Amino acid sequence: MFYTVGEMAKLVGVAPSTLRYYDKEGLLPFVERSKGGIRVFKESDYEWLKVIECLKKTGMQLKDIRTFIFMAMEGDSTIGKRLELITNQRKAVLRRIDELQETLATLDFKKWYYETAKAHGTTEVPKNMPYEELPEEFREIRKRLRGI
Amino acid sequence: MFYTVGEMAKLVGVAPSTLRYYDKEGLLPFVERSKGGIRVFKESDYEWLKVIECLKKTGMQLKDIRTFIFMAMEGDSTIGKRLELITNQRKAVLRRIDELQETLATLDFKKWYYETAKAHGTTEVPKNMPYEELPEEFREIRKRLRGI
DNA sequence: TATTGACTTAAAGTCGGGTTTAAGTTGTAC
DNA sequence: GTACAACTTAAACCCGACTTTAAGTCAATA
Repeated sequence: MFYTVGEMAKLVGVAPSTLRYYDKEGLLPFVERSKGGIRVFKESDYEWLKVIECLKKTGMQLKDIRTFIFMAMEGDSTIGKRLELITNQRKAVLRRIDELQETLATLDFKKWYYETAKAHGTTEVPKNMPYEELPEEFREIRKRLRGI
Repeated sequence: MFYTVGEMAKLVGVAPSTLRYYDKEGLLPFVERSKGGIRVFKESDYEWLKVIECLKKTGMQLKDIRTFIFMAMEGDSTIGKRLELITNQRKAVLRRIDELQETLATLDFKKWYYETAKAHGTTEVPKNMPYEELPEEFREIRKRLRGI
């Protein structure tokens, strides 16, 4: 079965202009053309687009996804490099999750801060609450955030 | 103690141009000027910049940070709105962490996939590995990823 | 007072990831 | 054979978050 750019865009849930843009950026070297120059997407191209979607979700940049696609098209000789790329991306995602966990702790504190402020009608209450009265989970974080 | 834009930039670890940009975008309504028009940062402004840094880490956009700053400067009457903003941002961070956990699972699978491919010299081995031989933690994910 | 380094502004440039526009072409249906 | 929707391209535009540039000003030191 074959698809036009508009049909395939619907299948993968992006705008046709996005697929044309990816093509222009060299991310779709596998897409063929009709005699008239119109893009003809095959079933297997859908799988490639899923690969792109997956790598994009990891936060990978288009130029790196392009590199990955070219390596994958080259075959087994590039397995080592592909593994390296995936490993690096995995590390980047782990780091990002860590950062966000830190950030979440800060937001939890701020949420408590404003809930307490709201209950008392003033930020003075959470701001000046003595260390002993402060919920335990916020004692450390308030030190870090002093004045914030 | 007072600081110029360059000094304060060093203190908070950003480029002076960044602070000027934030000022232009209205994020620094608290910064005063000398008679000659030069920005004069106070100690307390450092705390505001730390607030901005913190909110930025949560992924909040500059225009929303600006809104937050203005509300915070207005005083206790805006506590409810600030709580709402923080709560929404907290939810956004939770969603983002969830997405990244999903993504991490995919990358773990791909890592195993290429490690196995590397060990055998071909992607055919992990690609066609029978369900029974597949490590348990990857059985579900391979179904979702079939062909990827 | 003159120099010098750091400041000022507006405007333009950069980057990533697209979207929109304009002018023209393809392919299908009648 | 003509109409029409959907395709083609290059180029321009958009967004957020800056950075860079250019031309000019301030303020501390010699």
